Amino acid sequence: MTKREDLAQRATDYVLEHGLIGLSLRPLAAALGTSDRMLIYHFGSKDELIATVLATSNERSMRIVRAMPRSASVRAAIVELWDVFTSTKLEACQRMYVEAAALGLFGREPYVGSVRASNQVWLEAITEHLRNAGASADRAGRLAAIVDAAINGLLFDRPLDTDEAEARRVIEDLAAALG
Amino acid sequence: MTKREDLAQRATDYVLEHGLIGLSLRPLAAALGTSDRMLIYHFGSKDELIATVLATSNERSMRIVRAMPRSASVRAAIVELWDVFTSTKLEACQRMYVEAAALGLFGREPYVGSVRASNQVWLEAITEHLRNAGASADRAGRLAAIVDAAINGLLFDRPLDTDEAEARRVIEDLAAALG
DNA sequence: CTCTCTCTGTAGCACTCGCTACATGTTCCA
DNA sequence: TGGAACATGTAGCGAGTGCTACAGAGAGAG
Repeated sequence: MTKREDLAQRATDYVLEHGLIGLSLRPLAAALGTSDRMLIYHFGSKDELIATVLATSNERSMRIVRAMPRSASVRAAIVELWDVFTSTKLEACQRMYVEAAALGLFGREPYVGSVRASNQVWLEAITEHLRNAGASADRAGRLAAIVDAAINGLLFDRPLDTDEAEARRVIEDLAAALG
Repeated sequence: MTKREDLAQRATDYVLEHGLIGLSLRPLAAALGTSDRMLIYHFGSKDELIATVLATSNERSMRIVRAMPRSASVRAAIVELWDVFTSTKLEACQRMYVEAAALGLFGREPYVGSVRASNQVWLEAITEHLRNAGASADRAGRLAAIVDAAINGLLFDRPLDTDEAEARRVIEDLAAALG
């Protein structure tokens, strides 16, 4: 593993823990046992570093989603997708995705590009999982759009809500209506 | 109208246009024809100014949602909520809400408090609108949670998606499944 | 007229930011 | 053994941050 790849992995860990908005090179570098000087040297600029971190986080997410076992029904698939997205590992990635999307709201790169790429890959992964659960190709695509939106919306407010169980109930309601 | 209220209204306009993340007092003050010095004088601190701006934006949103005419059915109500949320005025408020939520992801005030307050008021407004469209009290609450999540999720990715019509199709699908 | 209270402009503090210039290792190949 | 290429530490630049100290302007009250 090159030095750059190693730094990218560990930088991703750091950002997942400390957040993307307001990320600063010096504290990041200190946590990684190096200097801002070296981060710029290896990545060229802060923006390239961030693009790398976002891509790394997305790869991790996708690996987990693709490793999900098949669900017995569409209804079960939706709830199980929720459970995976709210698992400890994916939750942090989702949180960072929210930050990236917010940073990209006004068109700023590298956020817009990264988020767009993530969107597409996620939607495909969800579609695939629903197809594996028995949905037809057309239906899987339409359902995936709804499920993706609902999960995103719920995850979005999750860190602020007091009642964590309620979100799951909402997803169960949705799964019942769609399944 | 006090000077402070006037500044709050115009500051809200500015933030809605230019974004919340990375907001800086000096450019804001210049656009308002005053100085950072005076903003601190009137609001006490940047955080209090932001809290005021978020509250102002939320009031505007709520005024619009509460002014919606009754919908003929639950199915129509869901689609009409979407149309209002994607109208020009509300879209900017939603965008700012996304930024505030992202800034609050790690517990920072005043974002967490403001977003929590917004959440609650919105959910009530959506519930009310669904009740007015004929849903029973219990059902309206459950539907509102789903609709709120789906709308939030879709709005979230909206600035990045190329196909604007697709989001509406997703909402129509959802409305058909729930209505 | 003077005193007080609200408001505002000027200047600046102490700090952080991404990034760079320059010099110095360190390594590996010819 | 020499030289090129890669790697790293030190110091600092120029710009921007929220916020403050200080002085003064203006108005209303006695």
